[in-house]
Amino acid sequence: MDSKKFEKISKALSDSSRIAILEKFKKKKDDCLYCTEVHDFLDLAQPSISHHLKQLVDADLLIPEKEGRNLKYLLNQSVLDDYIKFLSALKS
Amino acid sequence: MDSKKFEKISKALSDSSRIAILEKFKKKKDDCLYCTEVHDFLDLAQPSISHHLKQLVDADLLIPEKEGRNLKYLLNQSVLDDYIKFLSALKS
DNA sequence: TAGAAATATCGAAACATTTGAATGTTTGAA
DNA sequence: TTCAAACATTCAAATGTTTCGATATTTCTA
Repeated sequence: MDSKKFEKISKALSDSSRIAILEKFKKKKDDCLYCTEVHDFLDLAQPSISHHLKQLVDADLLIPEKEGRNLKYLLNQSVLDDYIKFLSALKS
Repeated sequence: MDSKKFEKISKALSDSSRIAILEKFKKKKDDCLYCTEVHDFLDLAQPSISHHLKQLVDADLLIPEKEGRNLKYLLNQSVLDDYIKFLSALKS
């Protein structure tokens, strides 16, 4: 991961609504989240939620999957790992 | 680390100048960086550099230490570790 | 195929961040 | 004790982000 990518992911992680979305994955047995579910816990208008999910997808933190009219998201574990590796390298 | 703290650190990490500052620590034998050194590799006016360093200190990523007229910074390894722990917890 | 549900896009308002010129403060050196 | 060096603060311009109403698109269902 280069520093430009790291910057983009950091930006995606620097908003409370987007952090709340990512944290939802922890609380779920299955590791997928539906767009509709996000409306249930985020008190934001639909275009705002769409915007935040797009930021996370553009940063490769979420992988979108169409299911008819619905959108399902998977957490991209490997990008998280790469991001953590970049951080660890800062320490050495 | 709570999510508010995580958000603040992510914001501090989401700027190319600040990432460049943090990356400088890697390239140094000793693990401290002087404010003056930052002027040498960042093409920014002095107040901008002061602003970026303040962001990193406010996020607890850097620990400032006065040395006469100069300012020395240490990388806060334990905050980086806590930040990484928060990220790892997202994966589970 | 008409209508409704789920999501995306556009455009504008509100707000936050970045940047640097001007200026202030602190401290070491002459 | 003056002067210069190092850093901080203030303020304003430029730019970027967040938010939502309005509207468009896609797809399911009756």
